[in-house]
Amino acid sequence: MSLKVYNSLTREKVPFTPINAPYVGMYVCGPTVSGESHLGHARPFITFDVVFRYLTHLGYKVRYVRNITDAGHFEEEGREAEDKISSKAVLEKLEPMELVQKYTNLYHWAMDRFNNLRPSIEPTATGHIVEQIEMIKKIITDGYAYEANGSVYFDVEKYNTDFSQKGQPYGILSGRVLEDQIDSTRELDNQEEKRNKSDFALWKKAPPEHIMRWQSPWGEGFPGWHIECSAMSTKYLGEEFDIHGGGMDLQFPHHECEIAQSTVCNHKMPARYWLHNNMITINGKKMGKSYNNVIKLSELFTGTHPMLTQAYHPMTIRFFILQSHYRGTLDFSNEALQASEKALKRLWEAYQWFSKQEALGADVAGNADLDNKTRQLAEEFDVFMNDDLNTAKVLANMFELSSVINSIKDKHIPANALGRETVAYIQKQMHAYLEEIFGLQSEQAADNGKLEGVLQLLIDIRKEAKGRKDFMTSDKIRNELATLGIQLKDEKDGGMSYSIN
RNA sequence: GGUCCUGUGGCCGAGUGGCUAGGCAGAGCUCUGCAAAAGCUUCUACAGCGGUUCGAAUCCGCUCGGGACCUCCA
Repeated sequence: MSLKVYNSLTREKVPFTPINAPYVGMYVCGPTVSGESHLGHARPFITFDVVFRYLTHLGYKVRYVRNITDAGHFEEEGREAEDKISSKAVLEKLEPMELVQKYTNLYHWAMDRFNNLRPSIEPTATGHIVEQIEMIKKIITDGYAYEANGSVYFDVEKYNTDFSQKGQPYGILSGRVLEDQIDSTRELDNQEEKRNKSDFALWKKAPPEHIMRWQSPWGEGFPGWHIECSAMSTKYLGEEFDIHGGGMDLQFPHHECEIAQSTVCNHKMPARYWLHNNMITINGKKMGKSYNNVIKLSELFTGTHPMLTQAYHPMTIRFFILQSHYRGTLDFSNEALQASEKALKRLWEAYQWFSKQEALGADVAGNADLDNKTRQLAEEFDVFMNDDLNTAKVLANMFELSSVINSIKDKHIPANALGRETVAYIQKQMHAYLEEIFGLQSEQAADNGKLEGVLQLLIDIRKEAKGRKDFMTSDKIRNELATLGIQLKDEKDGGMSYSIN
């Protein structure tokens, strides 16, 4: 049984075989730090965090590279081609690097709250100007790029002609045919500099007002839209690496251009497996800047958005994303998040109780059918994950296990129904998947232990009051705590537990 | 216009041709001093029309609807 992934390049599910096992190189397109991250951005970072964690779980030694685009890819709207970062810096009267730092910090903060592991390397575009210039020089030397007016463009036409013969036409990833693209009627800035409309910039001459600029053989300017990923992936993962990930909307043109650039320089396709996550939608429409329908992560965490009726914990959002398969669209709504919040709470409480049970299970399972069934549910975690990372199905199985766990807890199912080995196995699997692979964690992780002590004291007092049938006191404790957002629950066996909203 | 994806019950979402996905919400019951939680039971489905097949949500065709990319975009 081995991992299969859907490779966008071949459009089929294929077994994952690293070039040089046990080492795996994975590159994922990171954020442009010219603004705050929104929910849509969270999807790829959580998706590939789980990929990273799962590969690690399988025993691979993964180098996970995720870049930070801080060099300001320009917008070509209207007549002015501007550096997004520099233009905004003027508005906010900040140094460009100050702005970049601010949004990088915010991004890191959000990633930490999501419990995303830090990548092995997180290179910045501004830190790799030299590498990008070297790569551009190489592409020019090989005849696949030309200088025009201080800018450098990639000759897509020539590339397509030459590499089509090698079975690698331009558009191989996104299934586009270059000839069909030429009709594009869009007016682009400096279009006349290009030999063909489909050519893309490797280096852009910086206009005088442009703040972020670097010296190059072609004058002062800044790198083009796609070259940073080619330069940095080559530098840290080599000419050919295992996995390249990112959102589906990057497939064209970004990843297509990366392939062209890298293939010219390194004479081989950069990545073997291309994984693309689908979009998060709102009312069926993609969440994105262009649609003006974004919900920023800070708004989600605080509930300060007109669409939201409450704040949502980062783990709720993580869970929400994992409840769907990464290649399908995921429709967002306040209602859907509320459902996820409740579901996660239920699952987590069952998990936490179950993982503390050390004496559970009999030498011989009292209920062989149930024992088999539950063991199978836990075994299937691996099967589902190996089938193109189907986190949704794993979670579905976990809910089925939760029913059994809760029944044992409430003594609707006898404690000896399952065998000791089965219990231990399910405990192990649930721990591995929930915490290590899915990266979920207790929402009360920040609790320093004092609260625990205080609550235990209140619980003891309440128990005593109940023993005296002093329900005035016992209800007061429960009700007052409830108004503070702490919920007490009486257990079957006279015990009490609490949960914090 | 070109390329591609998609249409599952009130909502979100899995679904490899034959087996109840799952979650949330709704209804009933059990438990409880009362709650809450939990458990059990239960109601809502596969856009429409044809076709292939012993059998289709799943394959094929058409119709209708939705979406993505083609331009910065996760």
